[in-house]
Parts: sequence; structure tokens; C-alpha cells
Amino acid sequence: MLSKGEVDCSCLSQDQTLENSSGSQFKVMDYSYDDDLDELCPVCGDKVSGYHYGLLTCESCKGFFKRTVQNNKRYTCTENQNCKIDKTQRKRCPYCRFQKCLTVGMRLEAVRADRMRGGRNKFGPMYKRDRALKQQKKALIRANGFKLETVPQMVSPVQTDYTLSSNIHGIHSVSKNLPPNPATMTPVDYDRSPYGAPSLGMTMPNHGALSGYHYSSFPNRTIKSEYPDHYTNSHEPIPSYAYSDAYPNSPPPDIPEVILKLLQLEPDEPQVKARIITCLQQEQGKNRTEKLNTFGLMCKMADQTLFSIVEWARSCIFFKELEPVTTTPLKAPPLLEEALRAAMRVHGSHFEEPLKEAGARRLRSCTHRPLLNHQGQSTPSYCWKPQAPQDSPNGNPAPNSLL
DNA sequence: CTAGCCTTGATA
DNA sequence: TATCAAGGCTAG
Repeated sequence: MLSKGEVDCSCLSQDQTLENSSGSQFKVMDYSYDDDLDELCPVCGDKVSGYHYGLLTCESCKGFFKRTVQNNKRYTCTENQNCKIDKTQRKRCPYCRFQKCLTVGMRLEAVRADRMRGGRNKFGPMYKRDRALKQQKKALIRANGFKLETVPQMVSPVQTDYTLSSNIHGIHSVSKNLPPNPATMTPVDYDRSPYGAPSLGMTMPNHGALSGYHYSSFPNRTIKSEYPDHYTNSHEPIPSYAYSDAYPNSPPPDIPEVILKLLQLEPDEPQVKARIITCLQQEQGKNRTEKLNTFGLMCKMADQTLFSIVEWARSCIFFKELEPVTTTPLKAPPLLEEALRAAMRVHGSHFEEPLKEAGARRLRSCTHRPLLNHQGQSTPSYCWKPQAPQDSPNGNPAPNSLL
């Protein structure tokens, strides 16, 4: 067991030496649990007290989330369901506060229905990996001169950089004029899905906190929501975690086919990643004076950390599928193009076809609408139409597909 | 109702 | 056995 100050690198790749843009090598920085406390709560910006219900949050938001879920509370917003939530105003609108809790990735299923105290839940490994990701991320920031301030702040004024996944979302949303965080874009439909957490299923790729671990970290586990009926309005297991145990012999109805195919095609995820990243690094090596772009950073992190190939594939899909519908074509970064080519070399048409299918499916649900950028100008962007829930054969509403 | 502190107990 | 993320308690 690690004590404070120690660094657990057992879940990282072996080579922890990184290289900065000038070619010099350095070791990744230490990351201790104490570093958690340097971060700010993604809900209100207060100081975090540790991992609570899926991610690093402050003590007050932890308690608020617990009370809300345990006591089955229903709030209403007297404004427009987009109240600013920060440390000083978090008490004003519990509705928006809880929405933000869900948006940033707090997990309903981490609240125990039986109220059992103590012990650890199945999120432990995720917390561990999240720490490792943060460690790697900090190292990369050092290596590439990629300052946090350069991360666009459109998604949320307080959410800067909490997880790799959320960062990816920021990349999507801003650098490519893609849809912003759906929860900031469209209020969750309280009637149809009272506390419809994005992380529990939505029409966008799952970029909720720790979402990259859904499959890679829990290949044989099921984490069911302790409060499935009220909060998910469904008797289905929580989509993100229900695969292996709930559906031992057949794919679940709510997991994107492309993801399942990826998983079936290549059980040795690290090997696939290694091959893809080798390709990326070769390209990067051709032009060492060029700093890694955001996607390049992401890919490099995929190599250096346990970044899921599934999450990576989702991101590829997300980038790729938007190109045909943009008025000004979104030229995929060269590294992405290379990544896609590498992925196709690894997976052949097995990779390409599901990718296209998924992209086509998502395109059909894509609608065009203007969005304001941070200067208040109207910029072309795209958002996903909310998909009408399709009832599953057992009569229960099916959770939204990730794709 | 909030939020800070305390207690608990599975995990590594 | 230490850790830390759960739930509990309670002053404000």
C-alpha cells in the first residue's frame, strides 16, 4: 500500500521518461495524493477534499450530492437552468448545482442505497488511474510548454482540466468549433430523465469524468446504480458499467457497436495502442521543432498512460465524422490522420467500417445551429439532436446510445 | 439546508 | 495495518 508522498506507477507504461519539444528528456514528476488537494472542485471551484462519487470534489459538493441522491430530492430552477455555480453562489440554485454535479461526472451509483459505511467501492482503480493520468498530464504540460491557460475556457468557467476526458471535450468543443458540453448547451429534460447524467448515457461520446475507464478498467465488473429507477428512469443496468456481468454471452443493447467490435477485435489493448502511438511518434519525430498539437498530446498521453483505446476511438469518431458537414471543412490534424491510418492498418476494414457506420449514424442526428464563441460572435457549430428514447423489448426505455 | 468534521470498513 | 472514500453527525 502506498503512503502519502509515494507514487504508484504500477499502472503506467514502463518508460516514464518524456521528451519535450526541444528534444531533451526528463522524468515525469511525482504525483502524490496531496496533489489532489491542490485542485479545484469542478462543480463550484472550492478546494477539493478528495475523490467523492467518481471525481475530485470539495467536501460541500460531496455532501450536497449525497443528500440529494440519498433523500431523493427534486429541485427546480427559478431561472433558466443555467445558473452560475461557484463557491459563493452554489447555495442559490440546488437544481443547477446538481445538474453541474452530474455534468462534471459525479456518479449516482457511487451513493450507496444500503447506506453501508466505510470500505471502498469499485471506483478505487479509477481514482488510481485518474491520479496517474493527472501525473502524466502535468508532465506533458511541462514537456511541451502547453499551459493550462491555453486550454479554452468555454466549457465551464471553473472546469479547467480535471480529467483527460474532460480535456478532450474541451479540445473538441473549442478548437474545432464542435458542440460544447451538452449540459451547458441543452438543459437536461427533467421529466423524461430526471437526473439524466451525461455519463450515464447520451447522444454524444461519453466524455464524463473517468469515462475512459468504462471498459478497460472493469472488464469483469458490474457497477449498478444504487438508485436506478428514480435517477435513470430505467430498469436497465447503468450502460457504462454493465457490460460483462450483465451480458456475459451477448452484447448489451445500449453499447455502441463500434466499441464492441473494437473490444472484440483486439483484446490486447496496450499492443494496439503501442502500434498506433509508434506511428504517431514516428511522424512527430520527423519534425521535432513542431510542438504537439492538442490531439497529438492526447495521443501521446494514450501511450504514456492507460488512456483507453475505446475512448481514443470515440474521439477519432468525433473528429472524423464532423468533417463532411462543416461549411469550412475541419481538417483533421495530421496526427489524427496518421492515427486513423495506423488504426486501420492495425484493424483493417474491421476498424474502418464500424467507424464509418458510427459516423453516419451520428451525422444523421447532427443539426446545425449557431453558437456564440467567447467573444460573443456567432460561429458555425453543431449540436446533437436529443434522440427520442427507444423502448427496449422489455418495455423499458432504452438508455441513449453513446454514438 | 449547508458544510465541516467524525466514524467506519473494504482494500491494497 | 494504513489508507481513503463512503456515510453520519451537528453547529450554524
